[in-house]
Amino acid sequence: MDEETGGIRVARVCVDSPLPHLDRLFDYRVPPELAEQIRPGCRVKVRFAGQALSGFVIELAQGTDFGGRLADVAKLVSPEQVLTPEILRLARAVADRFAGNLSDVLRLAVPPRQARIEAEPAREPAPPVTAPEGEAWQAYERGGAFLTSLGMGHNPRAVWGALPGEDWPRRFAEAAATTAAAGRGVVLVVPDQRDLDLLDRALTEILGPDRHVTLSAALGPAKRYRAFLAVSRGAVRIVAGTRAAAFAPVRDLGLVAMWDAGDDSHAEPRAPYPHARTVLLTRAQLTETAVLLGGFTRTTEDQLLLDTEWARPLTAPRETLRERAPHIVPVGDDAQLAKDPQAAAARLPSETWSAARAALAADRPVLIQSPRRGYIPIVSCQECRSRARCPHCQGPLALHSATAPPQCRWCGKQSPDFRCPTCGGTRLRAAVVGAARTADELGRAFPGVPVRTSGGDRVLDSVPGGAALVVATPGAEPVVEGGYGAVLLLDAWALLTRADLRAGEETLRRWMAAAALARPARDGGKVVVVADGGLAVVQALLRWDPAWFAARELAERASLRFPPIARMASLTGPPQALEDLLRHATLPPGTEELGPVPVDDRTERLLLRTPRTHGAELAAALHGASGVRSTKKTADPVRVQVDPSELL
DNA sequence: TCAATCCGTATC
DNA sequence: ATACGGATTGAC
Repeated sequence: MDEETGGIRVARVCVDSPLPHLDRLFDYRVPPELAEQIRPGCRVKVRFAGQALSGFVIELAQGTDFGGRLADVAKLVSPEQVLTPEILRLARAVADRFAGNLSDVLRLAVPPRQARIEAEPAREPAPPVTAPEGEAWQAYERGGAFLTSLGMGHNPRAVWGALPGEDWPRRFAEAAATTAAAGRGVVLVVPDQRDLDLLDRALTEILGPDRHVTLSAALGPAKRYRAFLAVSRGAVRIVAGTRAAAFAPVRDLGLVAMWDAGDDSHAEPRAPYPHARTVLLTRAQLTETAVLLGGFTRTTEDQLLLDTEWARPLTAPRETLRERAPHIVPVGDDAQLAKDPQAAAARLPSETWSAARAALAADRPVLIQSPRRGYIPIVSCQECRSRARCPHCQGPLALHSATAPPQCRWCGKQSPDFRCPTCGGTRLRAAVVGAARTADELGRAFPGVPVRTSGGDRVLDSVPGGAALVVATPGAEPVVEGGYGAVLLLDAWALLTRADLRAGEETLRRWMAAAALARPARDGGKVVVVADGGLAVVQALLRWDPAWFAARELAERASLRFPPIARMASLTGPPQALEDLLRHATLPPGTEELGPVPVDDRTERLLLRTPRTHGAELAAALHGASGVRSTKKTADPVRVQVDPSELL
């Protein structure tokens, strides 16, 4: 009967394939036995090119434009509508923006199904949320107005520069609660599990129990899918999570927020490499929501949003800052060390010792930020200073303790009898001092004071308030009730000499994140940064002025024509493949080619640059050309990354 | 002239 | 991965 009334029942399916030329919908006949249950957004299995593939039903229709014979939908995996229209639109926009496939983005957006979890009884709808006290937001200019606006269901957009010592998880929870009390949903994205745990705790305190879920890969597949279902079924409308949570299908979304957008963890490492920040901002545009981008520092991208007046700044007045900020002093390293033999021996200028001593005397913990992990991660020959290498594989030698023989970081073999191949020397010296060695030295200098280390695979979330030495690598600094008495920022050069466009921005981000954990100056809080006080990044730290630094960075990016002022794409692959891809691509007029530069002996990397206004065309051209190439199975693949966060 | 085979290409 | 169509080849 369907045949007479305009065609058969058809499901239009996005098939799960990474091939760019298959980035379109395919029609399948809906067999009568599935017709009752199949819905847009359901997962299905279909026979595609001879194999069973999974896919999402994008829409149901009567009839097809396809000339050939339709295959049946092989199986309805589940009647659960896990892909909502809003997330479909978002995923399509993200795919277009990053020159990728819809199916690749859907794989990031919708977590893998867990049949057992679907069968569980549905979660009770979350109890209503009452608007919280938002007093603390008054410390920021327009902060109170921002919260009021959220409470009225409007869509304010803000870049928030958090004060040192700020309890940002609580402020985020207040913004979430205010939005929820107005009847709208919330998505909060943080860089890692540690921050998520902090935010989770604050949300429970502010909202009450059962009002929100956390969503992160660290939960494991079952818990993650359970939380996802609670959201997609509409039982919960407040989500806090790591980068994939930017796609959480929250109903009636009213606010998207991100903490510390400068953290690399927000960049998705799988194709098409979307940045969670871009996902959230795209979503805010498509769905019309409020936006809150918060951090102790301001990213260059944030600065552009402010300059174009897309968002407004939430910044504290100078007098509030003076009340809350620690006393921050720079200590030039080399010259000082030369004058101070005792300090030179331990590699720490005397100011750092006195700051630590004062804090410990007041029974307060001292945070030492040291950017290199390990004990002595790099050693060199004492005589000729050449890097000490493994005699077996030429890998770099490192020391893991004061007593253990040097060990290769590549093959793990020990070299108890080091002999320099250049000069024959047998003695080693530390080329780079790691956090573990620093902890060792400080522990000896302050006997009886506990030394705690945080970094690598042993990260501490928090430490108790009493006298202690806390040695942490950047990003692993434990929080402490009341704040640290002193914060020592060591080895600035290791951060600043990164051959990275974002080295300055990244250094300031890491310093401020650590310095923000210190007590206010009037409460004795002191930060010592071992770096040349003349550097702009050090100036920005001393004055606690991330806005000034972000404006400088943006101006520099503009003069270099780098993102976010220009749109760039990085192409990585064998040289012929890169040429081939460019031959098939109609790039927007005025697109520049930079490079290529060799990556390894088979691979080169080429950068393309185009004005930001032509970004969409650049992505479309690259996706199109990748599609033309991928139809030929002989073609070597080229990795396409739009605005990759690690540029050179 | 036709069938067997090869190759490239689309994949519902 | 596999199935199909068009081109190519070789036998009659």
